[in-house]
Amino acid sequence: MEKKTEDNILWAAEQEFLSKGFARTTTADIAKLAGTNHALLHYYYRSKENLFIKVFEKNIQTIIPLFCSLTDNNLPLKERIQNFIEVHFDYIVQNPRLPYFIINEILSNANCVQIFQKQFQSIINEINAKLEAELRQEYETGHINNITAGNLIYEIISLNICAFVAMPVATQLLNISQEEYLRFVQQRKAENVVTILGRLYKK
Amino acid sequence: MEKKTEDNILWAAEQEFLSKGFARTTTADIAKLAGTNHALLHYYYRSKENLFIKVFEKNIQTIIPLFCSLTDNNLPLKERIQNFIEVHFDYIVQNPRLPYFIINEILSNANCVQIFQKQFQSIINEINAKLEAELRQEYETGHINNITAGNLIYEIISLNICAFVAMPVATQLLNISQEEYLRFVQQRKAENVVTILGRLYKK
DNA sequence: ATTATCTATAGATCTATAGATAATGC
DNA sequence: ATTATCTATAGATCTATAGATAATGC
Repeated sequence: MEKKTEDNILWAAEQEFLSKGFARTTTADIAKLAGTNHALLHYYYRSKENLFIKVFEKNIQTIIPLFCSLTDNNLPLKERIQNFIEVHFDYIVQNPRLPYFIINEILSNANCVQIFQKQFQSIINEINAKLEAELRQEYETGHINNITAGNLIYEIISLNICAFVAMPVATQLLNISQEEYLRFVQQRKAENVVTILGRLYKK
Repeated sequence: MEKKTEDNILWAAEQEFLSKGFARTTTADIAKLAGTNHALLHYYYRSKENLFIKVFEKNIQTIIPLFCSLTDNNLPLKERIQNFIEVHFDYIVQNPRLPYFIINEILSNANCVQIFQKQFQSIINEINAKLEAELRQEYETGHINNITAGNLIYEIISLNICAFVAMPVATQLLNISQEEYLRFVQQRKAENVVTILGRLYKK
């Protein structure tokens, strides 16, 4: 019922893995943060890898609904894209370590690749096909500039996530304060909308 | 004179650190790839950390000249920006692991932050100030849309590096072949120019 | 009876060095 | 003499488990 210790371990594992990645996290760190005995981690989750996979799967799943809104939504194309940029951006603001975490682990763990594929492949293909058809039609009727769905999604994600993947770098490099950084992040959202819509729509 | 073993170790360390990062690379791996005895790594470089710092510094230094071309160059603004996007892009094509490597290590090693700062801080501040003044003037004379130097540089770097940081992810996810991926990368260069110049210049 | 927790430690892995030996430079 | 290379191993760190003990559920 309570599952207090078990949950604490999972929570602590999430904190540690998300901030340091699999390789640099130790099971002792996790147990310490969970305020529990080291042996209990293995008692409940068998192995470090197993515990990690649980954390990875949980975090991957939360992203899917975001992408669905790109096609499953009654708004007109322009508003729908703007909405996606903003919702995706806000999600990353709430989960700033997630993009780096996913990239990092997919690059270093074959299991993560498979999990990612299994959960994403069909949904991404579907969204891509739908959006591709829509973009082509809008282009042929002269409403937007020519762009593929892949490139459009790519540009949105790039502009949105880089603030959180590379920005800790820039922040430390340029001695930017926490307040300045938050101000920068907030105006990036509007900037990204301007840049992407500017790419799509003739002025 | 020859320094063959010593150089081999440094070369191997660069391969290993760039592809796996500090934490997931072992000194035994490096020695094996260098085709030398494990003990020689410590004989020549004292410690793993020391060897890593050498690799990091070397790779950091090569980036600086790229950024200088953004202001130290006789081309008009538009061509200069286009040139920077293309040169920066090509550089990453030649060194695809570098962006991830730098981000990864800066996020996990305080020494790397300091090295980065020491080498970049003054030059970045100078370039930023110069470009900021130029952009402001161009905006006031009605030649470009309003944008800060920081945002402009940020958007160029984001669009350019994401193809190489996050794309291995997308490649594996979407089952894209090597050829398709290279084709995608090549057209991204022109795409990024279109997107950035579209952001700057009214049509 | 079953589940949860603890202590203690095995066993694997990794960095680093001591100390012996071989190769090279003057 | 100095530099380069090797073997062997110390010592640190980490994952994982065995086995004892305490807490809980029926």
